[in-house]
Amino acid sequence: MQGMNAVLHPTIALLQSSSLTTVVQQEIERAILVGEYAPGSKLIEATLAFKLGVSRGPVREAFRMLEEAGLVRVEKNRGVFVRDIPIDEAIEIFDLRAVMDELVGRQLAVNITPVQLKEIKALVDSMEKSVKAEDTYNYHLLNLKFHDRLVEMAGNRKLTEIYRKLIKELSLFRRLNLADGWLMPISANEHRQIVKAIASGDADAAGKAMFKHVMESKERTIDNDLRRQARLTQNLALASKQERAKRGK
Amino acid sequence: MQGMNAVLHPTIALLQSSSLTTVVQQEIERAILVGEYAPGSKLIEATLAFKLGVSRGPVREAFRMLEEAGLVRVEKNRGVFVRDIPIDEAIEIFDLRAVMDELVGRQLAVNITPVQLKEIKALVDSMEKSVKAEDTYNYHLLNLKFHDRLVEMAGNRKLTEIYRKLIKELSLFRRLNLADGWLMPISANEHRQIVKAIASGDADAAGKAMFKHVMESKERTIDNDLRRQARLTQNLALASKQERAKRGK
DNA sequence: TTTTTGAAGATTGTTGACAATCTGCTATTT
DNA sequence: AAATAGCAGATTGTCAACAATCTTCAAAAA
Repeated sequence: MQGMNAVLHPTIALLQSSSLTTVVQQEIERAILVGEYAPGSKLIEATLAFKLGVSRGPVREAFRMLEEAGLVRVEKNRGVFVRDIPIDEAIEIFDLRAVMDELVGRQLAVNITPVQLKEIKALVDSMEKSVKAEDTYNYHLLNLKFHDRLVEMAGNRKLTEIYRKLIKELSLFRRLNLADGWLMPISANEHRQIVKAIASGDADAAGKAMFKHVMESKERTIDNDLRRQARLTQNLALASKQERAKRGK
Repeated sequence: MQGMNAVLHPTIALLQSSSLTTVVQQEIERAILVGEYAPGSKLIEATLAFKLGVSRGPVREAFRMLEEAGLVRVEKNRGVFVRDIPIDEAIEIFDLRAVMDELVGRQLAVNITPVQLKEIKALVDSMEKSVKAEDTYNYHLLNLKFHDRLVEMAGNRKLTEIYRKLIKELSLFRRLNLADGWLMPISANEHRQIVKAIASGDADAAGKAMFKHVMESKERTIDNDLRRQARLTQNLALASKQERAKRGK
């Protein structure tokens, strides 16, 4: 047996690594991220346990993991709720992401391989196709993929881990604009600039391009939120006006 | 009762916020961070539960939180272990911290208040006293405090949260040099430079001073680790030589 | 009408029990 | 002697029951 290294059967590896808790955690996380449970909504232990066919123990453990991951909020004796990221926090995340992505750009300008460069160029190509097809959803997915791959390629695992955590939290900022139609071309163009700067090997330029891109997404997100807020208060004013009319009729 | 805002008795507030799980989590975290449980050592559910006077449930939940926080590693069916941060990961953390602290420096150069400035100047003064007194332990504590306060003052809660997480993980890199005597004056001087740059209101300078300081701590840590490694292999060689001599006697 | 009180039901917090798995040791085999 | 098998004890994984707390809603009081 000396020096032997087992090649595990995938099913066995799966069984060895995943306890009920981790499976439950992944499933709830997935459901939260795709929006099956909206921000603010309550997650009931017993219900989830029943749905997943397990007891409450693993569900509670999964809740603790999700709490630490920033996806749910736990109130003692009152329950756990899908977290709702306020605009302030979204802004903070963007500012943090900006400096992280700046680092990514600097690293890649120096270290990226030809194969990797080809891959991200292909992603940008696909995004431009989505722009032409006005397929905002696909553009959104490709955009996530593009940034995730860049961060991963930078080769700092801690950075990747935290970047992903931030992206997950950001997806709970529901007023997030999943690519407003007319902004897609701008965002897509910024991506081209980023790739160009990385390919040129200029660390400063690549870092700045990344930083600027994130800060401009931030501005777009804030603008979008303000518009949404305005619409909301307008609707509210309208509703109360109708209410008054009804009473006074 | 309208518009009334309760002023809670501290004990009541405590009981409302802290479940057994959170208390257990905090206690284990404390013990890990002060080194009561060394990196690599195993944490046994039943033992901890008994020590803390609770059942295994809360301990398991606390483990899940600590896992997500990066302080322990969980192996299914085998147990949970205090995490041991390898040098590669420590380096990654330093690189990440560097850009985060750069952001902190830039923000503070623009936003710091006179009162805050006074506070961090006082911290630097205390550190210089510790240098003169050759009190490395106190210097270490003040150093942690100094950086933590700076990050907190920068006013980005997400940044603060992640910065603290990273610092905790870094403390599990046991080869960390808690201030080698002869390096203290250098580190202390860097702190003076940082405060000066922040006070001057020059964002670029403050950012660069912070970045450089972290990168230089990184270098000091790596050097220290290399020396330690060298000593270790030397001792190992010595031991095996003695072993051979013993056998051949 | 508005506020307060007081159950009944729902939900979370904690525990102890049992099942599944792993670890270390001894006996057995090669 | 070295490798293997198998067993007892230790430890983790999961569950179901009970206790504590909260929520809801209807009845009583102001």
